[in-house]
Amino acid sequence: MKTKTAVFWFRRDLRLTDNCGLFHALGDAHTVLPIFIFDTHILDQLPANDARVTFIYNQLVQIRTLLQKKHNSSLAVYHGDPFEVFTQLLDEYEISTVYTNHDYEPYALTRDKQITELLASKDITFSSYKDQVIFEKNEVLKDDGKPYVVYTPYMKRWRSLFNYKKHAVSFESESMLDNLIQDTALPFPDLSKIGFRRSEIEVPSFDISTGLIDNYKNTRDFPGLLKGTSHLSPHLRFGTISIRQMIQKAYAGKEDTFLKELIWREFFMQILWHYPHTTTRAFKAQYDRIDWRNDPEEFEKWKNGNTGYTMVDAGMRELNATGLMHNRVRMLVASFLCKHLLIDWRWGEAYFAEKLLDYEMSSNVGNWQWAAGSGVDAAPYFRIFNPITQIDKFDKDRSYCNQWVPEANGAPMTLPMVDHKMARERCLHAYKVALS
DNA sequence: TTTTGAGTTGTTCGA
DNA sequence: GTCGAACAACTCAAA
Repeated sequence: MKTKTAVFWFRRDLRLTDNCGLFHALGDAHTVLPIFIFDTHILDQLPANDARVTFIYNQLVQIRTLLQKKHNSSLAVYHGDPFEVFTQLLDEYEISTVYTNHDYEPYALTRDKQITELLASKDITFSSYKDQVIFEKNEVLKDDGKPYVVYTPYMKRWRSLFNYKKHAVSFESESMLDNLIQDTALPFPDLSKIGFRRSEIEVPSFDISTGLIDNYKNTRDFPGLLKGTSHLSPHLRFGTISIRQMIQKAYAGKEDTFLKELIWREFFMQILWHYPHTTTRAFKAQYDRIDWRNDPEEFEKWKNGNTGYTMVDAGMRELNATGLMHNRVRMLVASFLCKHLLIDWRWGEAYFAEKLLDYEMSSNVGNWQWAAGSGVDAAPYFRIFNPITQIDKFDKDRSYCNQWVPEANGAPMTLPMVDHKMARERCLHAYKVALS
């Protein structure tokens, strides 16, 4: 006889505490089967040593170990097309309801629609919850009901709507985990079975101590500082921490710069929701008229950190070595690619998507369009970062440059691939032509 | 409908 | 070295 159970589907919410969908599943159902699916539609696009797959895998191992030790349960992990996995699950179990948390990216929306229809054909409900943001989709709108496309008024409205008690509520599920299915031997393929091997790149742990938040405004712009930023982004990406708890901490701080960064994340998420075409097209349509040079050899130099501009190269080498790049330097390398080299922001966006541990479609697309000048609330086209003076402003002691480009010996340039003044004027011209 | 104020992160030039 | 203006008007949000 089939086992009767509800299902909780982990996706980008890889934690057992303060997990909204999991909390509801455990509260509603007597038996819950927790599952994760390594989705071949996503995995087949990735290299065999992708650091994000390694991170997810490690996190799943941790969750399984805890469930086995403390709750006489486990985690079922599958590898395949989610539609086929669910078809198989429907054979094996008598499923009452499938619980999960919302995922707003275009592919996820299509996938979830398919699964919803499959389940509906068996009279099974797909119950999805808001978990990865405080405000989603249409929750922060202008008085006329339309979405904000300028950050500052969005942020003000966000803050006016935020209710500490209501939105920073904790979904306490730990004590309810005994409602998980009593089976310690659920399927759990090893990494090689799903076609991957361990990456040497690891996700760093995060720090949002009071000191970090209180000093964030003064420390966040200096990539050479060991503890100037939080390293929160990969954890927010995969849900290994809860946004509600992070917002609580941000509100407890003396200074709101950190909170504002978390609001930027939600700003770009609602932009992607309302304007999904911006993944491939400029938000400001006239910017798609720019005659990009798109030189493949120059693109290679940029990717490999061989532009001859020390800070640009430091950033790209940091990305290639660690899967992360300091935010200040992300702006610089993005400006350099789009403006100095006149290479399409989509190329840069794609490379970041391949490399970044914290890759988030909404933030990546939003910030690349910001750098290119084509996005919502973007940098004006004539704002072209100077890759030399950025060092004097933000890496005066050269600690960052020296770490990644030691052969420069602190010099702002080695063998620059392009002359700054010439590139700047070339860019201004190309943008003026496109926008006239 | 009209008006008004404001808009993430910079650079260059000339006094 | 320091400072203000120019860069380019334009769009958005709110009253």
